Amino acid sequence: MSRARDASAEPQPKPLRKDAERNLRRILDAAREVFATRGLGATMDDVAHHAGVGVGTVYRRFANKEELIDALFEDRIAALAQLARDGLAHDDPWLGLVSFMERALVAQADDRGLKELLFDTAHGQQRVSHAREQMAPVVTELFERARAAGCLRDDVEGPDMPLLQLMLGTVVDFSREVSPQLWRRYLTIVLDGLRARRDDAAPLPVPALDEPQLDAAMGAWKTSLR
Amino acid sequence: MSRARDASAEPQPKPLRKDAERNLRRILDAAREVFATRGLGATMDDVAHHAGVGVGTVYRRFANKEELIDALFEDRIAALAQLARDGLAHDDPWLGLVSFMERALVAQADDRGLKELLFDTAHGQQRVSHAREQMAPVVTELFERARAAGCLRDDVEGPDMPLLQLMLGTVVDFSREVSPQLWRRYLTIVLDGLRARRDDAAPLPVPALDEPQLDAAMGAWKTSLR
DNA sequence: AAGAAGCGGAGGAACTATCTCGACTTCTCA
DNA sequence: TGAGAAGTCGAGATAGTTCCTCCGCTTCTT
Repeated sequence: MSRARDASAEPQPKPLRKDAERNLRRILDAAREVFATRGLGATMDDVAHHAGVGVGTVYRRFANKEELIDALFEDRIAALAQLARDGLAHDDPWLGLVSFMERALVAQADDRGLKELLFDTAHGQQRVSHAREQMAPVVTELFERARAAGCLRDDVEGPDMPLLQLMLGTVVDFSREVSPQLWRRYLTIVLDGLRARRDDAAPLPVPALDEPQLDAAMGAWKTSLR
Repeated sequence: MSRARDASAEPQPKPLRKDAERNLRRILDAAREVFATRGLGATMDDVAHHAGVGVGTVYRRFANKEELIDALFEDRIAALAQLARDGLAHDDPWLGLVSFMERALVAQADDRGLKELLFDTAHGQQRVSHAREQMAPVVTELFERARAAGCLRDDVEGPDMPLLQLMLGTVVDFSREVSPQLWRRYLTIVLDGLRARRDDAAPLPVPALDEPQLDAAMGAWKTSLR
């Protein structure tokens, strides 16, 4: 959205020099990886070092950190809206809802930066809220379909979805280092709570943390905060 | 635990001067309020200013921020363990469990600092983990009782409790400014998910956020992070 | 081989928060 | 009442961050 030349810019004003092209690719790859694993708090120096270039080189392509983040996450955020539409394409309304929630959480689990972008709001609000606007009616429809099929409790609404994702996303972050699939356990519980009714509960899909794991997760959690 | 004279020290080595006594009380009151509303990230200058004293005065009583926090939250944390025991005292095993979870969340809702102390681990780990050790067997017993009564699904375990509190605590924080009781909505969902089985779901106790509230909450959330 | 484009990375600039220090004020007690 | 102990204040020393700039040097293109 400004003077940085995007990797996929249409009306390229000038082709990059060969070495610059290669470095740009390295920077984007490194940034993707660094933001995914360490979150958006990762510094520009981290990204540059990881890419094997100097910070100055990063700033030659991206005027500031925002711009880099924007370039990286534009498509990822759009992909989330697509997940919701995919859910609607499911024949089974309940499974459509479940698969959306699950895949959205997988996306958060795979990419700490994405999770922060969605909920921390310090970065890229407009892109996110744009995606949210797109998603809202689709999510409402997902809920309506499931309710009409008698699967979903009466009073769950579209705006519950962000809160449910936030809750479960917290588990994703908390247990990332110790039991990366733990969120599935709590997703199962929450989904059972969203159902209209049910008989005996199916077994939970992932074991609970044991005490040492809990301690370890508490430790890792702390450091990840700032 | 060091050179600060605690407000409730038994073997008082020397009585405080009248004005110092009054200032100490002001400091403790101010700190309680500031940490409760703004979280542990509040600065010592915030506390001092709120108490109407200089920072130096705060540092005369408490060698550092940790010590002040420790002095403030010792009893609060102990009170949480008591909540769990209270739950066991309930005749109805299910209601005992519910009341513990609910009251622990009320405590988090009333005091941002307490919530951060419990889960952020940057401060006062030993006190917290001490309380956790005390609580663990009681929580396990709460679960066992409820399961034996046929209320609770089979495979929920003691170490699930911290994660459930963390999930719901996130909702507490997120919606604090906009709908302070919203967590009760998601607690209801989670509790229904924890049940062994159920028929039609009871109506949810608090309305979902509407779009403007959601936006407002996202905004407040962001600023509260750093 | 000239000149344009690009590169590196030390360090400037701007925060932010904790904690210190020493000149000044207030209290206590004989 | 007045001497000296205790307490107060808050500017600023200190330390830790991170973003971003700048310019001498290198590499590419033509």
